[in-house]
Amino acid sequence: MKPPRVLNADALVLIARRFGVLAEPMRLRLLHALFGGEQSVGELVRRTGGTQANVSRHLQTLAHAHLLTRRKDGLQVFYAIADPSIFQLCELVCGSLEKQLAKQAGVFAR
Amino acid sequence: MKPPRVLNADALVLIARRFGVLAEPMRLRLLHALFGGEQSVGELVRRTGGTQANVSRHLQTLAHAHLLTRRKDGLQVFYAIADPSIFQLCELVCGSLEKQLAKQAGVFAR
DNA sequence: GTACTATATGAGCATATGCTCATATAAATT
DNA sequence: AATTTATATGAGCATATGCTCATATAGTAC
Repeated sequence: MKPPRVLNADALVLIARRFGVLAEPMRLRLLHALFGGEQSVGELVRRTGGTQANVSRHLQTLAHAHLLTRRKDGLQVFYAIADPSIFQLCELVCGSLEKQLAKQAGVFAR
Repeated sequence: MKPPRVLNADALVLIARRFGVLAEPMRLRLLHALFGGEQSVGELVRRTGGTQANVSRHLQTLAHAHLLTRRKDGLQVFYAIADPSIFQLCELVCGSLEKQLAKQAGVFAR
């Protein structure tokens, strides 16, 4: 259907970086926690069980990659998902992994 | 539409690993080179301009993640894309990055 | 068996990444 | 202004990752 994309070296570096941002469990945890909507850093610390410093760093990483937006209100900072393609991305990868694991499980099934 | 997935810690680690596999330009290069179909290691070395050792290692990483299949024929080994969700994944990320860059470019547009 | 070809892998180095502790900054409260 | 609260950040350590060189392995041809 669609013509396959032609990707130059620079594009591949950008794409790799984007995947790299998503390649940390804690960052996925944070994204997951934000699926329901905007949250403050403090709330995210509580939900994820991470340290304040670590959560703050990972949130910055996500924000710098433009995956999250940052909004300051008084003492608190609120982060929210900026790029809705994250949801589809998660669906796609989860689905693929599920299939893969199901297939592997099938090896032992009979 | 769809109920949001609930993800436990183990699932997040698996998902993060999958993203990690995709987080290297050379591996994306290899996947991209395989978009047209099965290729031998030697051909991939030529196409990507990488060293034989490095290409071989990255192909293994991709194969261990079940993103590529491996087929040996005589002296040569042929790799091919095993998981077609890779195509959609690439589309999704490329699309998202394009939008993002277009928006950033727009800052200077007028 | 010997020589040759294609691919894989061990070892070592360099760099990147994540985590923690302590401290800095910024805003609100008194 | 001093204190308290919420978030960010510098420094340092530990681990992971990628790359290269040299060598191992496996298959083919002679």
